[in-house]
Amino acid sequence: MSARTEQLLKEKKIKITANRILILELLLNSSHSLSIADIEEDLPWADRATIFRTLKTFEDNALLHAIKDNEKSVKYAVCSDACQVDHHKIHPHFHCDVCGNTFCLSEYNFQLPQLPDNYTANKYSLIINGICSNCQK
Amino acid sequence: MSARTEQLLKEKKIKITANRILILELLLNSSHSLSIADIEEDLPWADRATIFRTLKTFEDNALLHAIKDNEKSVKYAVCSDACQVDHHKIHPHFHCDVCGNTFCLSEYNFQLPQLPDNYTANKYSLIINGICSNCQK
DNA sequence: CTCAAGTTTGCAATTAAATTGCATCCACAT
DNA sequence: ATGTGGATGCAATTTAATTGCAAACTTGAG
Ligand SMILES: [Mn+2]
Ligand SMILES: [Mn+2]
Ligand SMILES: [Zn+2]
Ligand SMILES: [Zn+2]
Repeated sequence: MSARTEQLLKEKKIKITANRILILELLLNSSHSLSIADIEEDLPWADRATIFRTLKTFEDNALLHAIKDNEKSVKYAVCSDACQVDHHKIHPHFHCDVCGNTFCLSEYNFQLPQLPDNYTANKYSLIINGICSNCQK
Repeated sequence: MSARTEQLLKEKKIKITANRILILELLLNSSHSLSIADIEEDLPWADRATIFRTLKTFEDNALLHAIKDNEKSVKYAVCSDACQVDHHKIHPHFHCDVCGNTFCLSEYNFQLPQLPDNYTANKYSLIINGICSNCQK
């Protein structure tokens, strides 16, 4: 297990198990967010329910966040530090219509819009569809 | 059938049927977006599959748009004219965490963020969670 | 080191929404 | 008025998410 993985789990007091190590490292090493099915594919011996509950545990402990990018299934990405700061406020993510990958634009800030009168905002979720740099012709 | 309903359907060359009239009027008269289940509840004699295909037809003809507000089911709202202009670009919607309703903020404009190099945007979907004016204490 | 207590896991089953096949029915252009 | 392509109802299927439960783990106290 990498030092980073161990640190993240201990920091959040999450019990260290084989499943959690491998799922977390998979997410840490991925350039884009992953669905439960993606993880199942990469860890064929792992059980779907276990992956589901592992991700839920990570999410509950703010180790990652769930991204609903308008595709069929939910994707997950590890929170970068920058992302974690406003973990429950701003979530800009980019979905590439060519490769189908979803990227977390955690560094990326956008101007918060002014809401109509008497509306209070708790959280913003922004999904941008388009073409990523890898797929640019 | 209201004049507005008739006009919308004829304009888009959608065959006029009892189902379509009632579903469209339901959406037109609703202050917030509706799920298939919501429509089923309001039109108990209507078939789920028919509602589904009716909404799909409306969506294909840009009469309404689908909203994925991070709840379990997709919601639908009729496009206002203002909304239609940028129908495929900007979709700000507000989900109230108290009443659970989702509102189309079609008039509402926000500053488009600058994307990282080599990223091209086709569409923005913004979901804002919070408390709506009706639910404000 | 050993063990108990509480967690996590695997497997199977269930939920819930979206989606489809197909035979029949209907809107509407001619 | 009528024929035809599209719309509908009903039942079945798909697919992802979610849960129940007993067995297998992790960890810290002794
Ligand atoms: Mn993020
Ligand atoms: Mn809209
Ligand atoms: Zn791409
Ligand atoms: Zn409300």
